[in-house]
Amino acid sequence: MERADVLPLLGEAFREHGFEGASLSVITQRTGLGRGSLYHFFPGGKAEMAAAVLEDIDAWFDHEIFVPLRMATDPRAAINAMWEAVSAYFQSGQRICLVGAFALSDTRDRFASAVNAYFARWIEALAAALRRLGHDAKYADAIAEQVVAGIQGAITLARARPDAGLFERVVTGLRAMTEK
Amino acid sequence: MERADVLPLLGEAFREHGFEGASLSVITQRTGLGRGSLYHFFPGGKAEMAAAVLEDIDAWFDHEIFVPLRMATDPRAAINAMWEAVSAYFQSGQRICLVGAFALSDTRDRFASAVNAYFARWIEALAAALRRLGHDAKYADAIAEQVVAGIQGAITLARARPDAGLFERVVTGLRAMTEK
DNA sequence: AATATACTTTAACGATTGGTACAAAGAAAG
DNA sequence: CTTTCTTTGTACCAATCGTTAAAGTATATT
Repeated sequence: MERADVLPLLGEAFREHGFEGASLSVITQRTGLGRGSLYHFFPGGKAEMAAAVLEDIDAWFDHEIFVPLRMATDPRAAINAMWEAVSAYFQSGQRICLVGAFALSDTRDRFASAVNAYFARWIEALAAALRRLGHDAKYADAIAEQVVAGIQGAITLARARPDAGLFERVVTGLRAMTEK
Repeated sequence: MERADVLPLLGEAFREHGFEGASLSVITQRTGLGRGSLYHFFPGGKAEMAAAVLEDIDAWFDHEIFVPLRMATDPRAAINAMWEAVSAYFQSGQRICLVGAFALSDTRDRFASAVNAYFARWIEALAAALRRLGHDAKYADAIAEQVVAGIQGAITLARARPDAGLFERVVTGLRAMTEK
């Protein structure tokens, strides 16, 4: 088991229990690794584990969503791909956004720059795609912010209410804003 | 110091540290009450404190926002009042929504019905006002869901990014959806 | 076969957790 | 002043927290 293989498991542990709630007992159980192994891979303890997970998530979004939004020759296709990825990644609201959850918790300060960078890059990448779709810069910025916020809200609401269709309904509404 | 006076202080403690993170040390310090007093008022411990806070929040929203939305003779005025209240209550995104934060954490299951009821009533009340504004029922339901989700997302994003104007920008966009 | 390095196991550390017991103190009523 | 009930301060509990250290087992290199 390599360090990189542990990150997704760590991610799920933090998603389920939060940073404080994910005790070493939970983490060892969830990853199958003993305390010794964990501290071998992450000498900095829980803080380093969470930082590594955030980095891993960031890299995934960058590669799968942000770069395509900024670079793709077809911005419309990139935006469609984003919506597919969002539904798949967050499992229609069943799976929370760890970065968003950290933003709401008091762990926010500890990972402030990573949390900010994640959302900043998402909004900027989406705005770039919207501009290339023909929207003027000001409108593109506003819509991008609105949409990224809306996704976070959809996750919150989907977790709050036992309504299987809620997430996709809200996302569909947001998606309409990114079409032209 | 009466039990009712402690609830807002408890609320802030939970907002700042979350349910798990708000240790009794934090709570005693934040409320100025010793363990003895706290367990006198809330024999059920932290769980009862959090439940009481949720009930308190729910009552406030019901009285200040939900009932006006459902009952007011002038739905437009009630909706405007809602937006004023939202900005003031969440302090332009500086103050998080405890119910939303609980929804994202693993404490969700513990307070599932309270969390669900809060959002269900908000959406339903807003939809009722929108219907009385002349929107058809289906559209009103969709917009209400979209808007309540958007508010939660705006809070998340505002906490994630050091941008003082972000919350109000997103809220202004949402507000436009509730006008006709 | 000998050595170095990577990883795991296990046990323990001091600190802090949520919760309890109980007596002292305060307030209200007679 | 006495009695009764409510509110608080303090000491204490077992359990768990994140972290560390030591000893052990693999695996690879020479």
